[in-house]
This record gives sequence, C-alpha cells and structure tokens, in this order.
Amino acid sequence: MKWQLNFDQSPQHPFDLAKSLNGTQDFRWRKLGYGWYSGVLGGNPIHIRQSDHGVEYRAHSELNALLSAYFRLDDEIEVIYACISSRDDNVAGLVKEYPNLRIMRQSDPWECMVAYICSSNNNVDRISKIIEKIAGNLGTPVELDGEVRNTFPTPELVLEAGVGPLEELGLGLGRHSKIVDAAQRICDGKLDLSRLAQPQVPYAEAKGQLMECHGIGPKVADCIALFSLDKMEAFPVDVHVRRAVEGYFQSRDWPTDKSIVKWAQDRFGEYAGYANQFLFHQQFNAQQ
DNA sequence: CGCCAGGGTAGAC
DNA sequence: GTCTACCATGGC
Repeated sequence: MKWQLNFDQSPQHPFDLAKSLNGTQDFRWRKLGYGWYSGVLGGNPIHIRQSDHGVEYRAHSELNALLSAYFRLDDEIEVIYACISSRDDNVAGLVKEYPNLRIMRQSDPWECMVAYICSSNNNVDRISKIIEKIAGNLGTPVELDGEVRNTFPTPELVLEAGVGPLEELGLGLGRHSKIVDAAQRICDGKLDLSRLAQPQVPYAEAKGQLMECHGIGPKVADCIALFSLDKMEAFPVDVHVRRAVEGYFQSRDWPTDKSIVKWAQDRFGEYAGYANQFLFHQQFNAQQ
C-alpha cells in the first residue's frame, strides 16, 4: 500500500530525503534506485521516496506518526538553524551550503546503541553490514514488495541467544561481548533507555548512564544521546568533527575531546548537536 | 604488503 | 588528569 506524508516546508529549507538519510546516522537505509530507499522502522518494512510536498512511502500500514517523529517534523527547524548560525559564521555558511540537513530521531535507541558500539575503529559500510548481519541472524524476516528485510532483535532476544551467535559473525574488537553486556544491563533494569529518552531526563544523566556500559565512551554515548534519546546538546567528537574544529584553536594547545565538547556546548548552546551535524557533514563530504 | 575506518580500554606515569 | 599500545576485521 502507498501513502503520502506532507511536510510543512519552509521555502528556505525544503526537506531533502537523500541528504537527510545520507547513510551517516542511521545505518539501516538501503538505496534501491529511482530515489527509493528501503528501511525497517519500528519493526515495519518501508520503502520511501522524496515527493513534491514531503515523502511518499510504501508499507503494510499507515506510518505517518512514526515518520513524523523520525524526521523530527516537530522541530522548529528555522529557529534552530537561526540559533546556531547567529553564534558562528562558519556554521552559518554551512547551514546555507547544506540547507536540507537534518538529524533523524531513531525510533529504537537499543538498535542505535548497538550500531554505535560497533562504530569504534570501523567504517560506515562495515557498520551497516554488521547491523544487517545481526538482524539477519537474530531478527524476524519481514517482507515488502518482494524484498525481505529483518527486524532488529530485542535485548531479550540477544541475551537469550548469548554470545555464541554474535561471536560467529566475526564482528571484531570484542564487539559481541559488548553487545551482550549492554543487553544484560537493559534486561536487568540497570539501563532504561525509554526513561533516558524522556525530556525531563537531562543530557548529562543520560550520557553518564550510557557510559557505564562496557564499550561506550564519551563519543559513542553522545551519538546515542543525540540520534535516539533527543538530547540535542550532545556533541559527538570523532576524527571528522575534530578536524572540522581544529582551526578554532591555537596550534600550540591541542584540545582534548572533552574540552572540545565543552567549547561546543558553550558556543552553540542547546542545539550544539545540530551544529555538530553540519561540521561532520562538511568534513565527511570533503574527504570523499 | 600497508593503511585506514564516526573509539574504548587498561596500564603506565 | 594525560599519553600509549592494542584491540579484529575488511576494503582498497
């Protein structure tokens, strides 16, 4: 079945699906051709494509609410862009250069968590392959228009299966045990991701809770907080973002990652994460 | 063969 | 607190 989700677009910042998905935050989108992308959202297989006033999509049921949340249509994007632009000329230029760049609000923080645990010392292409491998082995097959994808397994399923199946996938760097450890913490109730996603839970608390997991340091915690827990002041510092902000510092005093996070949050305020996306996007594209 | 890929940890000082 | 070696794997 086919549906349509219309966006209340502003003329300055029309929505661009290709730029927004771009394969850099949510590792599960697959390019199909003719502008179509295949994904699995909240357990639903979905095919999605840009249309004149938003996106059109094929799915087994109507998913407008899910997609609105995913694309953050509740954000006042003009206010956010104006905010980070007013605080930094460089970022203001990037907002003009990439007028369609947005952050997705991933619907499954657990899947996001696993993906970024797997991101360390790894590249985007292989991270997606790892996530697909895990879904293919422990998830449930779902079909749409002849294409079969797999849902991402719940923490309970991963824990039940144990390290064995994950170890056989050859994820590298002990990722299998880190994933099972995380599943354990969630099933024990030590880590409550849906609670951390609530607006009244502050960024610092969410980050701290995430970092108690083995294999989650400051950078990965910031990615999870920004992309799936709605903490917009999170500022993940990886090699690309570091390169992007190096020019702001004197060459003599090399900043630590921690000092970059503080600097960014002081500079950009509550939407530091959006500024981060622009800086990352520019740097990531420049190297291609 | 070497190098890099959206880092984190443990151990050293 | 900061610095370092090391961690497995695949793509080029």
